[in-house]
Amino acid sequence: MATTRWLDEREMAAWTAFLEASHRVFRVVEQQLKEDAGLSHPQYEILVKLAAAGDAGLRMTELAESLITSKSGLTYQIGQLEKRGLVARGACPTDVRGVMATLTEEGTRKLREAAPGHVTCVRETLIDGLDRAQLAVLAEALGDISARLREKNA
Amino acid sequence: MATTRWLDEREMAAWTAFLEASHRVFRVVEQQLKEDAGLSHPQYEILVKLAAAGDAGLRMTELAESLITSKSGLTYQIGQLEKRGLVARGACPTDVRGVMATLTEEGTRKLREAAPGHVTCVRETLIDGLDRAQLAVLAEALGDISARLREKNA
DNA sequence: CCGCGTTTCTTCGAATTTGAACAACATGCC
DNA sequence: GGCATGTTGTTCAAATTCGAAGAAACGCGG
Repeated sequence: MATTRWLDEREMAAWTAFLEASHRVFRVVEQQLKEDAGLSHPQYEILVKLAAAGDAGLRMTELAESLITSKSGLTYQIGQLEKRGLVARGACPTDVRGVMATLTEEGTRKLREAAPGHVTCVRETLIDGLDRAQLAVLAEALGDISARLREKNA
Repeated sequence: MATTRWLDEREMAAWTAFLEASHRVFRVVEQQLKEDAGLSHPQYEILVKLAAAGDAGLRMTELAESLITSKSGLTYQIGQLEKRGLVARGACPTDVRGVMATLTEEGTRKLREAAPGHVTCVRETLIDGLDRAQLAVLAEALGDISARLREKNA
């Protein structure tokens, strides 16, 4: 293998900033959700995705991919949310093996209850600390990175 | 509480991009390290921090804060790395309670062995997908965010 | 020099995550 | 139709994470 192209100062700064910001932001968000709504961030994200999916809900595999988590991990979390009555499992119309996860009434209520605090936290932690230009670059740059990885592992 | 300031399209795009990119990048990096070096990303980061700290090593608490992880979590990981001979625990000269974690010879070797693959992965996954300007903005914006959170939770 | 509030690290139990193995089913191709 | 191959969701064991609780030691104010 050719000699490694190490990161120069600029690149290293970007990587470590990305690393640290991710860790810190997620930690804060996790904390806020747990305290104010009794939800973990993964659980909150499940509710959001299901809410966006409407009454039909989403198949387990779709949901897992969309959340960038393992299928077994999702099975576990859906189980937890189902126990709490926030999510329901249903049959898939087009595939007997399929499982449709849907938001219950109470799940919808829970999400509505949790959303304001979460959004405020995201604002305070990340969004409001950036100006318009930074926000735009962040969205585009990281959006591209995401899209690339999404396709690569498709 | 006042009405929630929801995220507009631009802000939402930035947040979701940040979310997705973080998840995906970390997943890829984790995978690469595990396969090529038998290390988890947290473990690799420990080795890096200890290497940077030199022969004196670092105290557990310092290391934990620097890694943005819990003290108990660090105790566990240091235990794992110690078992494998990559890290050693030593007494702290200025505080009997203190524990200094240091890199062993073999830990240094392991890090040198793992670094090229890791850096290449970081490049392919994130750095090389960004241009100079994006890199600069990312470093500055996320650096500021990190610094703010670092002080807030000091 | 002593006591009391802090700090340091570890231990413990509970919750979560992952990949591998599995059983049931779908799909394409002959 | 019938088979080979790929998917789907779950279960399982193992690894990891966290916070609370605890034992020991620090250090400051009296």
